Amino acid sequence: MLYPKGRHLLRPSDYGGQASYLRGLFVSNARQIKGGRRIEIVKLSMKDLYQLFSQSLDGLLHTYSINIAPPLWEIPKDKKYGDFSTMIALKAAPVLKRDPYDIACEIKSVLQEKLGSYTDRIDIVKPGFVNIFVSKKGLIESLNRIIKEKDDFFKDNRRKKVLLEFVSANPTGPLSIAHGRQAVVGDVIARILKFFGNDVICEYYLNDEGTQINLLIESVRQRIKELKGEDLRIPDGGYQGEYLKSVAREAFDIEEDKLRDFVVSSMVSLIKNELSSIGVVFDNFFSQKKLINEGKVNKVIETLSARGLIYEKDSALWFSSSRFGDDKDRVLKKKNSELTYFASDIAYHEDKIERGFDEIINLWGPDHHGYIGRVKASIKALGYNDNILKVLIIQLVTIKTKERMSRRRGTAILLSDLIDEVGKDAVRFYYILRRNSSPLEFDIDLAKSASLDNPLYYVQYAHARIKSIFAKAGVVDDFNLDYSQYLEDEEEVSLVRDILQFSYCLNKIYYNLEPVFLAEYLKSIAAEFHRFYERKRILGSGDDKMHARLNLLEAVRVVLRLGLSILGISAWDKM
RNA sequence: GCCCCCAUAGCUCAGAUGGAUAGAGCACAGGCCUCCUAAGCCUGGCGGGCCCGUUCGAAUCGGGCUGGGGGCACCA
Repeated sequence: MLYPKGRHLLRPSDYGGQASYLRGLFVSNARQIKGGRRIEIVKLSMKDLYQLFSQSLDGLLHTYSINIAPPLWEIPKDKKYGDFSTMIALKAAPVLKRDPYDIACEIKSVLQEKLGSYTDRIDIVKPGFVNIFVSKKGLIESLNRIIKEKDDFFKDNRRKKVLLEFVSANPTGPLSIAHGRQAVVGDVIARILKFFGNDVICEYYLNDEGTQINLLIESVRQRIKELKGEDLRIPDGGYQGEYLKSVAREAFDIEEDKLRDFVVSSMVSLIKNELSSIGVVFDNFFSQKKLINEGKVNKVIETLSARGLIYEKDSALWFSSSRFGDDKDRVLKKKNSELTYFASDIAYHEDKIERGFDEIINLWGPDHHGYIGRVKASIKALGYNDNILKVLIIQLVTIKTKERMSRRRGTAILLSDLIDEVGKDAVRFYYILRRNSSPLEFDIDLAKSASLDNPLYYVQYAHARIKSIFAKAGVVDDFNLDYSQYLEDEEEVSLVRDILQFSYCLNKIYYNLEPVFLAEYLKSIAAEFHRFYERKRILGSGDDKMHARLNLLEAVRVVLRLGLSILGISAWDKM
């Protein structure tokens, strides 16, 4: 059934693909992956258009690939293409073997009838574009709802249970700048998922067992010996970092059998502190050691064995992962009878699934790229659908700076250095300035500069300017919602369009899990506001006009503040 | 050798499932404060590595080439 009953006409689950639903003003898009067809509806206004398409174009939606897209992000100045534009006729034409122009005419007449006073006019252009011009009434209705409902206007109640695992760096020392990126991206994704009414658990997988930890402990032991005046002999591949000196001092009197736990927990609290200094907090630290001690790893090997998927070769235990799409089989238990990291990862993912999540999302570094196949293979081998797991690869981070930090030769730049250098907000903002899949070059000088080049300040400045106008106008939060003088100028209408696009933007992030879009959006709405500010006076523009414009700015402010808060960045009242 | 990613303006990057005139910022040149924060605004652009193909229509899809990056462990 393509159109389920109830308030929402389209939901993601109805398509087996991605779909989005925006309440209130506009937009939904849906993709039907099956059969290689996709359906997308991006719609304006008041749910009606939705209904409209689902009813009158039901046959088309079922049968053909349809694409109705708003050119909102590229509205030409002359508004030639309207507020929304649909290519449904173009898409349907080849399949129907009919002239797209004729189809467009039919669509137009249906739209006109159904949308009534919400549109000014509907144009048909060239091959078969249908362009819709929203009326002032339609825009004002939405604007007033935003002012009244604020954040709630954009919220949704999607009710999925999601497990988000990210960072998961070995607890052997301070976090790197790459971990920082994962932390911020993961945190922003968590915030957006929560904003849309999902139940999100942020989890950190703690490798508190194994080779690396052994090396860490040995390194600390050596530091303790150093304190006792003995020779320092850090083992091969051990940890040289100075931070272990202070750990060693604290661990000086700890008994040998408690040393391990002490060191690990002090590393974990080091990491927690670093994370919280950029506003990232995890709900859960999942211990690998505990997983092993509870026998879950051995149990999962037995399960696989019972399915005939385990065999012995060269005195090691192998998992036939290649039967489930992996490139080759993998070792679970080494010759020396140690379990591999992969073995516990299988158990970990089984545990995640058994905890009953609808979706499991992992953020991994690019070095784990080849790892996706085998983990998915193990999920399939255990009899689950591997679609439950989504893996996002977050690319590496490099540092660009003129000199300042390059003085610290010999030591890598750490997340904590970055935070010290540019501050929490700038770190967060700059980390999400690139797509997850693109390597990020962190420009420290730019992030630090309190100047016009800095896009973060540009956005925050817009918010501060609005607040400052309110302060001067003496307005608190008491907006009269009935303003006949709304939207008389081009600049005002243009601003409203940008505001309404926010819904679209949030959904785009939600389905793509790409926080970049939010930064891009905030920059563009800030630009639109600054332009407005320069061209139109607010205070002293006449009583009615002034109040109308204050309302408009309040809507902008709501969006800016909300956008920044989803990024975990403060919105200043003054700058 | 196999696999993945990338190639857009002088520089850093946007361009969501192919669409209607490819956008910003930086840099560079010039302009705008008796007036809500000039941390701002306005004006200035001969740009998709190369070659084929699919399509009414390609930066976007397919094939080939060139040039970068990453991954291919009984490591974690």
